[in-house]
Amino acid sequence: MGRPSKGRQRIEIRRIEDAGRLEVTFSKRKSGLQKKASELFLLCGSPVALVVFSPGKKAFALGTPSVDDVLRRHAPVPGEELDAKILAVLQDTDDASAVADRAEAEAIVRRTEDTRARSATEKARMDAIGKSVRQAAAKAGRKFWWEADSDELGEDELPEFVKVLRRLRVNLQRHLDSLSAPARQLQ
Amino acid sequence: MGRPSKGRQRIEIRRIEDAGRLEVTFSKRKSGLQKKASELFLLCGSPVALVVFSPGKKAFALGTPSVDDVLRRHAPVPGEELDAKILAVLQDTDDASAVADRAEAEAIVRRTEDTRARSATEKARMDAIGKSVRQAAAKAGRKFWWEADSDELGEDELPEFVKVLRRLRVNLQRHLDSLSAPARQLQ
DNA sequence: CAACCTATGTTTAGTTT
DNA sequence: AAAACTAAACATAGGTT
Repeated sequence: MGRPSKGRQRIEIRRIEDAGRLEVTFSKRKSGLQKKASELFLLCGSPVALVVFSPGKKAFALGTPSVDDVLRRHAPVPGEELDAKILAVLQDTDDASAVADRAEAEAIVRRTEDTRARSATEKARMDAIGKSVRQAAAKAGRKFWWEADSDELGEDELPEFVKVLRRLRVNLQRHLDSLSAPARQLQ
Repeated sequence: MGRPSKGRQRIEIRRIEDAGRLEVTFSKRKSGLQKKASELFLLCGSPVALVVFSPGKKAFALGTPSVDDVLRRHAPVPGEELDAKILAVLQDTDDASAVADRAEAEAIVRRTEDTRARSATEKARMDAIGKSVRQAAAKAGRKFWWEADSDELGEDELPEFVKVLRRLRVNLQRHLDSLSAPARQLQ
């Protein structure tokens, strides 16, 4: 009899036709990507956000560090992004019939800016996002959401994930640097 | 004399303290991550969006496939997402003072839904996003935006990247599958 | 400082349980 | 169908140019 296995075989990096083999490969390599991303964060303190669409069309939101962990330490910052986003969306039109609506919406945004409501609104929004993230993480019983690997997270939440990461980036680095005990970073 | 090199050494996966070593490691491993992401796409047809924040606080937008390439083949789909997002944002508040504004905004959204403006608006928005992506890609002289590795892309555009990827996902898979010549996928 | 080098640690293709 | 296994392919730490 020959060797017990031929071991790893070289393959060409092009579309795998066989569905079964593709799924196995996807699963293995997605795991590998997760691990690499987590190592990059742990080694270099570099937050990583990662979104993969599987062959089965499902979305996987991966990334480090744990959003759950981050949300416990950082109070959400009252943001301009929310309003800016609405404005940007509305300004992207050149369709005449939308102009009136645009002006109306801008007025809303401006009025909202003048109240303290924005801060409260923002906090509520962050809480809502944090809640869904925590639920997914808890369900998976993990500390990192890249481990949660969440089918739990609807596609609607993917862009929110990125926004969370973006918003927290600056403070995150500062806080990580201020953690004098390196071991803390693992938890 | 001893060996010419000790070869790869095992390291613990925890924060690298030495700044120089950290930078080298970050650079090497970010490249590795890019390569893995691109291979996952080429092997499995799985679009990957990847955002990394470097130790130097810069943002890198990586991912496959080329948004530039994708935008050339796919007409933007008139979307529900845009309105849904606005609604979701506005509904996330429990602040009483914002309720009137919310109702007003919802009315705007509903009215807009009744016109054909939405489609035109959406196209304009996609064009705007596509333009900035193309500019970054052209400047880098590459076909893949994960190769462009773009400092060129402002932080404001990162969430847009993810939205683009999301929106194009369904059509992308269909188009990739319809490309009978495997070699095409590389270009 | 980036590119290259070597040797070894790590990932994974194919197989088996 | 998921997990374990094997060995070859691949990635990369530390060093050199």
